[in-house]
Amino acid sequence: MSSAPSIVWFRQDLRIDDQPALKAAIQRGEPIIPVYIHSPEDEGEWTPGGATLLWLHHALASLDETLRSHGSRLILRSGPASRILKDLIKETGSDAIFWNRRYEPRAIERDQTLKSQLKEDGLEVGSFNGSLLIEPGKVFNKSGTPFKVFTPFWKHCLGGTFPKPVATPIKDIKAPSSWPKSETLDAWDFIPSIPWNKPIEKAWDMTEAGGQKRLKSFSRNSASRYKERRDLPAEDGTSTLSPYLHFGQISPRQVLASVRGALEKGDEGSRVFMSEIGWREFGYYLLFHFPHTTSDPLNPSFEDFPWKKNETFLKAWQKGQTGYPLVDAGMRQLWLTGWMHNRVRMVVASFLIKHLLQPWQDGAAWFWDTLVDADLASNTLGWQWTAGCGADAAPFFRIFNPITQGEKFDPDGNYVATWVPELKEMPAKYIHAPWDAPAEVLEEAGVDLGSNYPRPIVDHKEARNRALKAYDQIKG
DNA sequence: TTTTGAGTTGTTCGA
DNA sequence: GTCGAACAACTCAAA
Repeated sequence: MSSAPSIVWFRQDLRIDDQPALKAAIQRGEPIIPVYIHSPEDEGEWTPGGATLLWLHHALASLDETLRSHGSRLILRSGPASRILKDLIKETGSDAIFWNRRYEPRAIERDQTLKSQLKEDGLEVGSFNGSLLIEPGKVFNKSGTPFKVFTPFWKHCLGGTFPKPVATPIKDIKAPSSWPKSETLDAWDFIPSIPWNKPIEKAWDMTEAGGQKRLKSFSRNSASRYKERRDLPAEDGTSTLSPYLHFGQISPRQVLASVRGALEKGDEGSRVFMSEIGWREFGYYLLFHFPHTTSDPLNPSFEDFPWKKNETFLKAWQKGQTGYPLVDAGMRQLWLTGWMHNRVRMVVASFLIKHLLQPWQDGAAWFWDTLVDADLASNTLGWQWTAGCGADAAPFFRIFNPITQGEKFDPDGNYVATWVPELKEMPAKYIHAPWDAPAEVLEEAGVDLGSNYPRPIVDHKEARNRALKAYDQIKG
């Protein structure tokens, strides 16, 4: 009888509930060594950004604490995962390893190689689906090719069955007789030296329990009104579950389970919300089938799009200094909190791409570095959708009007007033287009355009025409 | 193979 | 200010 320990390799599944890899290890009955490996070198150009590292710090600290409350703990190591794991196996004499799958191109490649090597070395290796409702490799349209349009994809998925959460008998987790060495979170230095983390830490409870709490309150109080409220950035109408989903502190199976009752009663808000979960699935699905889309457009004709690279424009956008209040509000919310409301994400992305003619890849890179929910699949899909070069149903070049979007979805101007304090005294009527306000209104509000708030860096109408012309160049 | 219907989130214009 | 129609006009998915 073996008493060699099992390794549970945590990655983007930083939770103990609905944790198939942990469950498998517990069921095996041997002592368990939970490990997290920080291996940015394995991620290619998509090394974790600052906001991601900050969240990761807290997520790992909290997972360690949870494990400790069950007599276990989390071992931290850094370096290339294959070397670290082989070292750890040697040190501990482990003969089994379990993990939940990741679905990004590089991670798939690495995990496959690793799996066959470990098996060759005689280890028992188990990998599980802990982060998706559907396996990307199993869904195709009737011609046997991958779906490229969301609606038929999701309809197809809804026609099948979705998995339910698995119970993880965490109380039965066994500690090894001695623990291998662990690095420390403090030494990893994920907390920035310039304290921009404070407001982010205040805004979020970055623990598994925090995610569960949010899921519960959302499904109880907000899901039914999701359809109406999700587009209003000044309200708390979205789920804000994205970072928890990204780090696997909650799973989509748990999300589905929490709204299942409402769905069965035909609740429209919950149905629309689930289709957003469907978009997350679709993002992973597309990334699986079209791995090059992290950096290249899915629609190859966009390779020739006449971008006009301009560092000044990019900087103004990043800093929230474009002179378009809704755009600036969104970019500043992102910078200060690590998160931006979904409606505003579309507006700022469209603005960067279409009004400023900057490559969508530059926007994707900025989001990657600043978002606490930065997720390769969702980020890629979102930016390509906005650029119009990805899986996209629109047969035309969609250009959001930042002024009308503001008037429509932030009619009282509360969102802008919150994040662009220079404009907080502006009457709602003019807050989305302060340059249209009469001089006395500006003065009354303490706004001096070009001085304490920028004039628009491009004219909307001109920028729109310029973008349409650029689009004409790649057609046909 | 060809055809048909339809596609997350819009914008502008003119009555 | 508001509302409906026109515009955009390509590609996917399924019959």
